[in-house]
Amino acid sequence: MPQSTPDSASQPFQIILPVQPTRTDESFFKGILEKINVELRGVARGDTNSMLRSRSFDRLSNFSDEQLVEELKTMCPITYKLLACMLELENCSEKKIAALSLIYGVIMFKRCKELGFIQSINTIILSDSGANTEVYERFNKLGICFEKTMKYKIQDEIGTHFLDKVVEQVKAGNTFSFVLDNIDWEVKVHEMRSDNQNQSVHAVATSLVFDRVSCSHLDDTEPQRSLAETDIKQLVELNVNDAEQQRQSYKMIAAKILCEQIPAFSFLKTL
DNA sequence: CCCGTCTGAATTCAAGTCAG
DNA sequence: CTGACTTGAATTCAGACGGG
Repeated sequence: MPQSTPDSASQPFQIILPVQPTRTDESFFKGILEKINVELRGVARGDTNSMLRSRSFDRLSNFSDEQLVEELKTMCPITYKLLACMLELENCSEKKIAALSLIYGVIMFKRCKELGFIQSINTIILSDSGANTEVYERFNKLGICFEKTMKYKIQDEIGTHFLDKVVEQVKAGNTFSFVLDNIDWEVKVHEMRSDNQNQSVHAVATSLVFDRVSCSHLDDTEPQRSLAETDIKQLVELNVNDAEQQRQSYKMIAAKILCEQIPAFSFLKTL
């Protein structure tokens, strides 16, 4: 039993070691800590291509905890062994790999702010779930996510990625439609002054939809005939098989609606 | 190896807006 | 009037780098 010191009452969380460490143990432990420090500093260096440094869309969308733990294992073998031992990783489960990945991410983020990959992912998860400012603040203090203001920056970066995709598609010769959807409204002030006027506000959502089937060869100079006079069957050139297949599809849709909307038919659902 | 400076990114702060 | 939110500017931080 370790002897209690006079001020032990003021240290409620005093660590009680079963065996008092010898001077050799301490110097050995100091050596391990120094090695861990060197390993982690190595990851933080700019020329080390750590996964944690990147925040590209591809990295974010293809992220896996296994890959990150593999990086830890390769770049920081001693740190990995220590953390794996603490987590009892030999009983390897998916949840433990994810936990180790998070721990590694938090440690590196606290050492170097540029290594915020895990925090980017968590910030987006919080954004998707509609977390409020307080949630961001509390998790940010734990090193789990960024401050809330960063979510806009990350979303902008993700948006830029889609612009790159558009450039790729256009270069490949694909055509697209530019879709605009707008909403207009008036914002009226309580007291109108020269510097406080009513506002007419217009918000527009935009998107590009690429054509799966090219229609650039079709004539679009003028309508070929009016819709009222058009024979749809002749236009789409339905053969007997197509017409029969279409009839079957309509029957299935009608049956589904009947089962859903009329309770008396619900017993037919399982048929 | 130490120290000062640079750099890039995150965080904090302050001002303004808005809804309840 | 208050609290939550947004936004841009200022500040902070830690590693990189170069000179002595």
